[in-house]
Amino acid sequence: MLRQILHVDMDAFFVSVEELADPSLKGKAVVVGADPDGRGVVAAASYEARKFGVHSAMPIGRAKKLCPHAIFLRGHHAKYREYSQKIYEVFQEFTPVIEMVSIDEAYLDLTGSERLHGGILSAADRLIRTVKKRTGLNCSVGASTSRLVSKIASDQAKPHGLLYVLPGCEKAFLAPLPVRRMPGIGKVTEPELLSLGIATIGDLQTYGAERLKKRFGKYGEWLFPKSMGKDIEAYAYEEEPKSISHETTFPVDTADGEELERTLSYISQLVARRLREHRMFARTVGLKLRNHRFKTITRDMTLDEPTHLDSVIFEHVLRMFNAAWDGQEKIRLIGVRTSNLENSTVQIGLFSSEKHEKLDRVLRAADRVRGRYGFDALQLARSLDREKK
DNA sequence: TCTGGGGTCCTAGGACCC
DNA sequence: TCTGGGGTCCTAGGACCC
Repeated sequence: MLRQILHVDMDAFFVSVEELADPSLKGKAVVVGADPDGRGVVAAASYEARKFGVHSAMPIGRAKKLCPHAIFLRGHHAKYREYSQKIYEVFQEFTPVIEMVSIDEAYLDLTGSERLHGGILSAADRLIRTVKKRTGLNCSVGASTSRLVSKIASDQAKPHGLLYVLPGCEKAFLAPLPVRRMPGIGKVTEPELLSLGIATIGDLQTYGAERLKKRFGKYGEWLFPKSMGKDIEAYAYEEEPKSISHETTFPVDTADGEELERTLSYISQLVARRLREHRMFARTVGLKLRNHRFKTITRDMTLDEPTHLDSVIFEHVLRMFNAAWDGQEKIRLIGVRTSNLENSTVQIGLFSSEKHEKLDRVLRAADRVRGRYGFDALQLARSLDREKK
């Protein structure tokens, strides 16, 4: 049976939500993102702002130069999540097979729902109208037999459009598009392909599976069927995370050892708490540093015993930090990553010592306090780390 | 222009084991 | 004395996505 896949993508999502709260923003250049005088990036730009070349992920300072008259907003993420939930509820009226890929984007599998919806095209049309009616927001939809083709189609349909690629027409639909439109081809691979004379997805199709594989290995093997519009990627079930991390960029680069250590301690606590929320333990703990020249290094350490304890994570991360940092270099970003995660059910009762078990209870109590009063309501004293040793 | 933060997946070399 | 091949795990770095 042919699959029937919709890809739904909200139009300028963050900006549109802001416009609902303040209709005077409509039709204006609006940029949601970091402080325009700081060192962040653009999260979303209105279509008016895009006319000036502003786009998401662009350094915010550059956006301000390109479009100085734009209205810069920091945004309201809790509100975006609320709207995302509303949209999800609309999707549920169409199919139970929904994969939210991000806050404003989803795949819906309507395979076999012909009788229910009277065809994918009318279902997609009704979906767009329902989302608009319930939330006031516009979305664009791509419809086809594959996730990849639907994704590219929704992109082509923007804004507020619907594009249906007929079964059998996938290859021809993709052929004229530049390779950069293909998800998975980024700013590094694009020039590499261009140097081979591959500019469009059609060029990828004619270049052939063999040569792509020879040149790009496993990636090439993946690329070819994609270029033909034949992706058979299945619905991705909610899975447990494979890593949990947190990182922060300082407002100004710093070589202040105490500040760096304090930040590391704080981030370790955030990460550890999220591990506990997921009821997971990490076997590998990592450090990330980025210096003032934007050079990034990472360090990893695998523990004998998985952990979700603030102190254990901090202790190892600090050790790696002291080995990696010369005490001079100005640091731009610092981060903590945990990976090699294991489910806590495996771990219950496996604490190596009573001390750990006691610490675990203390931390769970701390998490409850934080749940009520916010994370910063409670900072674990560094002395706790020292006592443990 | 001066580059966030949260992720996933892949590669490649070295250690170690059989 | 010099040298296999396969497999797994660990670490570092990088491309890419939203």
